Amino acid sequence: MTRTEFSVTVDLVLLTIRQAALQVMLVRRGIPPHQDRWALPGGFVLGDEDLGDAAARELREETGLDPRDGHFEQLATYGRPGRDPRGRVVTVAYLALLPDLPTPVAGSDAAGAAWRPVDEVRGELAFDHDQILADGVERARSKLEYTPLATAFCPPEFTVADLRAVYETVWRTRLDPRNFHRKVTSADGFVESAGGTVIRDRGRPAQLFRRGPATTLHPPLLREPSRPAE
Amino acid sequence: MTRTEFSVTVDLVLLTIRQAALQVMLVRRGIPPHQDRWALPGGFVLGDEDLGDAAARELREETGLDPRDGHFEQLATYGRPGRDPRGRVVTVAYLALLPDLPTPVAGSDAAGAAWRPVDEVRGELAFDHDQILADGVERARSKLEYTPLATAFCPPEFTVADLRAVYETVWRTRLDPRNFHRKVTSADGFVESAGGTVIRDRGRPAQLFRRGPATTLHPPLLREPSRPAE
DNA sequence: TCAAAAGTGTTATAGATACACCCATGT
DNA sequence: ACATGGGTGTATCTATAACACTTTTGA
Repeated sequence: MTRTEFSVTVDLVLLTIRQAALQVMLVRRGIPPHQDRWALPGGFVLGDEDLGDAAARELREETGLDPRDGHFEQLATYGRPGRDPRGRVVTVAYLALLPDLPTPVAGSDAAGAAWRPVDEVRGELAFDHDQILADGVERARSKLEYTPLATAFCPPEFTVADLRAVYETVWRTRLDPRNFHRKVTSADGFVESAGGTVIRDRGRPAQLFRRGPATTLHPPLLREPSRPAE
Repeated sequence: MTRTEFSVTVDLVLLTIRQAALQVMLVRRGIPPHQDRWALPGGFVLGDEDLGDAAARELREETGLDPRDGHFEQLATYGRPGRDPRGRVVTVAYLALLPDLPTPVAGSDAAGAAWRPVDEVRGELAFDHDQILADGVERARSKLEYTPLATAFCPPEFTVADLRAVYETVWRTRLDPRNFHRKVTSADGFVESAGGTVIRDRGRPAQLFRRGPATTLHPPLLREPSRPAE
């Protein structure tokens, strides 16, 4: 029985919404392989570390954030021979959905870290990171349908319009503000009132909400609406 | 930067429905660690093998089946330090949903391979395989809601009642045969007529169907029904 | 006063639920 | 004849889509 030795890394798909666009955190690689190309942040798993702990450590190093500031889950694992020229490297990708940070990227050890719109980096990434990013974006898109994770993109207190902007940005659609409002506020445990109101630009003040205790949405919010009969 | 060396394995959660129960393929371990305990089938990833290829190879070795005979997908990756006493072993788990094989397990190299009801093996498995199995079962349960994968548990031609039995077994519920029939036959691309009919036990002959081209179900079939007002 | 965003009300339609009822077979 | 499972029809209810309309602010 052949027991090949592998290196194991974690790579992070960190998604946020900035400037009305879905953006991903990338780092510019300072060393070969793929020197000077953009890549997902990541690193080797240490000797006594669980995979999720290694990913959480990388998240902290890159952004100063804790996994529980947003949403954090394992995405998938990639191990094609040849995906890394240094040898046999398997990477476990994690997906995080994060609020747009008011604080600058504090403890980042990667000077070249930057948020980039996901639509602008397609095809540009090192290793197989284009595929990993695409998988992460698709996971995020579909999770918005069945879970209240859209709130992970929002700060602790947010308006219904903020939440709608998340859906519209991630799904690249327009949603009816009036029906969306009703749906969100009536779905059990999706959001709960935070009490205050806020005026964003013009118009009537909007109520503030916090994320509710629900972990799944019943009924779901579907991307492809049940269209009228053809 | 510490670059710990890992071994990488694939483990398979092979699910099928036999004797009206959701069953999982297990092997009795012939060697330490965990000698004589039941475990998920699996093995080491070879030097020039992709992860999915390694899992497909194990599937073939255990059951003689090809991944496309049912449904096959990556489940999750487990790498807790200490999960394997032999050292640092990361395992990439794959989930397969398979029809009940009329053929005996042909080329199996594990003499102790057997189908076991998932409800009877909880807490009995080696390594962290109880967790992996639980994750696989939950993935299967939720995928039945939004995808037509229930057909993966069925032979190439099946009746609506066969398909309903899949849902009832996996979800541990009863579904109304009449409403289920309508739903399945009207959902676009879920099943298509295979032309023939078959008499199972008593009663009117049932039409035969094949799996249709759909990859997602719109609208979904939900486990938790929208209940009447309380 | 007006534009703009927040939020409510209303109607029409699709989907789900419950269940009465008919169909086609074996015994 | 009748038991059994297959399958259709239909009333009731819930959820969604579309959109008219009111509320509350800034300019």
